[in-house]
Amino acid sequence: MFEGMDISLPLKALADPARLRIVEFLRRPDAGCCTLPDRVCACDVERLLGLSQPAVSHHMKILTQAGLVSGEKQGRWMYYRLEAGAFAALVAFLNPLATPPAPLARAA
Amino acid sequence: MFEGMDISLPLKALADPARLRIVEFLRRPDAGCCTLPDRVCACDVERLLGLSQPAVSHHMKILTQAGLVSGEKQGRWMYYRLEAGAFAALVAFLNPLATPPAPLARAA
DNA sequence: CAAACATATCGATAGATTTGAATGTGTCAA
DNA sequence: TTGACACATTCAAATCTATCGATATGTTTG
Repeated sequence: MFEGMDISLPLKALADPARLRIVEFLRRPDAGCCTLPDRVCACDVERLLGLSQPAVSHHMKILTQAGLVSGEKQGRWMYYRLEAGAFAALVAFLNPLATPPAPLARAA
Repeated sequence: MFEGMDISLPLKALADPARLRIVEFLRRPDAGCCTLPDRVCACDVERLLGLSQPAVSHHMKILTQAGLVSGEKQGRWMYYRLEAGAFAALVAFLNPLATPPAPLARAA
C-alpha cells in the first residue's frame, strides 16, 4: 500500500509556508466578505493573508492538484474547501511511521 | 497549538522523493551488511537505494534536522533510526484537517 | 605511521520553485 | 455594449534545492 502512490504531491504541496498558512486559514477562516461557513473565496485568502493575487492562484492550483483542496466557481468568485479525505490519506501514510517498528518484522 | 511550530521542517523534509524512499527504507530495511534490527547504517542507504554518498549524507542531515531521524556514530559507521515522535507530531497536526470542520465553530 | 574506509563538507552547476508585473478570460452591473 | 471586477495565465527574475566531483575529517587495520 502507498507504494506508487502520489503521497509526494500533497507532501510537497504542504511543504511551503504560504500554502501551510492557506490550509490553516481554510480550516478556520477568521472573517471575510464572501466567506461562507464551509467555503472561502480566493479574495479572502489574498486579503487576509497578505498574498498577491497571482500567488494565491498559483498556490491554490498546487493545493488542488494535490487533492488537498477543491475549488468551485460561483459567478466570478472561486470558493475553496479543504478535502478531508486527502488529509486522512496522509495521516494513514504517516501513522505507521509514528509507531515504533515491530522488532520481529525482519524475520526472513 | 502548532502556531509557531516547526511543522514546516518535517514537511519539507518529506517532500522529496529520495528522502521519502529513505524513510520507507528505514522503516523496513530489506537486508544489509551492517543493518541492525532497529538501525540502518548510511552505507546501506547508499547501496540499496542507489544514491551517491554525498546525497545520502545531505538527505540524512535534512531528515535529522527535521527531527524525523536520529543518527548515532559508531566507529566509522553512522547508524540512523526513525524518530516516531516526530511522525506522531505530524499526525497530530494533520488529524484535525482530516475531519470535516465543525459547522458551528464560527459562532461569534 | 600508512593505507583503506565511512562519512561529512565544499564548490559548482542544473533544475525546480516562488514571486510579481503584465496580460488574458470570463462574469456581473449599468 | 462598456466598464468594473475576480481570477487564471504567462513571462522573467530571484531564490532555493538536489546533485556530483573533489576534498577533508576521523576511524580502523596492517
